[in-house]
Amino acid sequence: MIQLIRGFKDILPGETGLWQKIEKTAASLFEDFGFCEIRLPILEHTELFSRSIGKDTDIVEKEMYTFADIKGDFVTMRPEATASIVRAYIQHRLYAVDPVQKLYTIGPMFRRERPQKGRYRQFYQINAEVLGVESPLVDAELIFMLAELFKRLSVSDISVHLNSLGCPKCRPGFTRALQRFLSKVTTQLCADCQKRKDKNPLRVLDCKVLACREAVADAPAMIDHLCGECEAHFATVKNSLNNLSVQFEIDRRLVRGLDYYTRTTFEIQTGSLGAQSAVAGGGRYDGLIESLGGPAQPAIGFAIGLDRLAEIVDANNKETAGGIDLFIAALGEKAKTAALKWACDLSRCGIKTEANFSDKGLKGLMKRADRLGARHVLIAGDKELDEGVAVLRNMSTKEQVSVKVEGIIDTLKSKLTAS
RNA sequence: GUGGGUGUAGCUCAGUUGGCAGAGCACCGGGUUGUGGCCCCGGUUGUCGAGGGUUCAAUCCCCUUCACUCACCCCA
Repeated sequence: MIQLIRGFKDILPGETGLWQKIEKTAASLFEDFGFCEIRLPILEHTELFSRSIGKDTDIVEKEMYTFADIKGDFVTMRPEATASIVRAYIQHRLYAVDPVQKLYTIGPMFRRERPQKGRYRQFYQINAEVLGVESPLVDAELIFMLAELFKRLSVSDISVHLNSLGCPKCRPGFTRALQRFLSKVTTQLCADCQKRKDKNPLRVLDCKVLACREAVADAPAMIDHLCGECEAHFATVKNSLNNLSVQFEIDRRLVRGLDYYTRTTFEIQTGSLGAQSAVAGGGRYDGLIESLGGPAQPAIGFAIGLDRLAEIVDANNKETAGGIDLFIAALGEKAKTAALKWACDLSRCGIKTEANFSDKGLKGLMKRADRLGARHVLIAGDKELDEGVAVLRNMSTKEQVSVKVEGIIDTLKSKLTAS
């Protein structure tokens, strides 16, 4: 049997309702905050990601689905959405109409990691980005909107973690100070961190190996080395969040795995997903647009892990709707022909109708109606049709009434929408 | 990429110190000749994840492999 590819998954009929609910909730909330949807391709030139995410990151180094297409051009299935959004902003000169663009997008991303709980090779993200606004007030607004989404989905078991990563002015100085510190404790670090120390020292702060955590317990933190402007920016973010009553905690160790982030960085974490605690993450990337050849415009955004969100929303609310309005139990060939017409007419009018086209007996049909959660069953046998009627049964009260075939659609419409 | 756990019916799982493969649920049929759920009775379903080895005999032991899963790692 041909099975699906490792790390990929089907979202089955029983789950799609939940996904639709989350997507609709997010889309309508974001639109209320002034965001517009943008839809982007899944395949991009490989260079877009190596230049934006960073050549030395794990994503670019070993997780991308990259291949040469038939003409030999290197293309990559997007591992994240921000790079494409920025590319579209630049390519279509969206900034020329209005430098401020608030965009959101929902779709699949691809990373070739080892699958695990809450981690798939094709996974889904909801992204929201504000391009062209430098003010820290927009940072607060974005985080507020994100927190509000979780509230609307009745997810309460989460916390907002906040940090600032500085800017090109203050980060180099901090990086040097950090490297000086790390070279003093090198021997205590794990093998990975010994490499990171030179390549990407900030990442050492995020290491979960106990020995490393102890070794860097007294390491300098970026937020203590912010320049005046970054310091002021971060202070305003914190104050604004307080004014908006958004609970958050400062996480001096929080860093991002993508190189383009600057200043405000945040993550929504949950305890209910095992090791994959991040349900959403994001931050500022003030230099990215310019470095990809666009105007010098700042930006901030976040991504929500839709698969992970679906798991916690599922755990939080169990209610299941469903059921149909009418099941037509047709017995005999003439009845089935009539049932087809009725079912189409009623479905077209928004009445959830399912007709029977099989040769089952009435008992079997009643069972099926019950399983489908039908609120009414229309019993139509050739016997009834010869008399010009059909029998409408209310499945919860067991009441049965005779309905004339003539004008049956209107009769059913009024009976079924009334009750 | 590394390590642990698990693969037996559609689902959840028993099981055999190596000897015809099991239960519950689900499904189908009957009790009720044309009326669902509850109840009673009966029935169907398996390459025992795949490949190889040991053996008279392997679902069980050994090797390999694949998948799932959890963790490392990374991130959403």
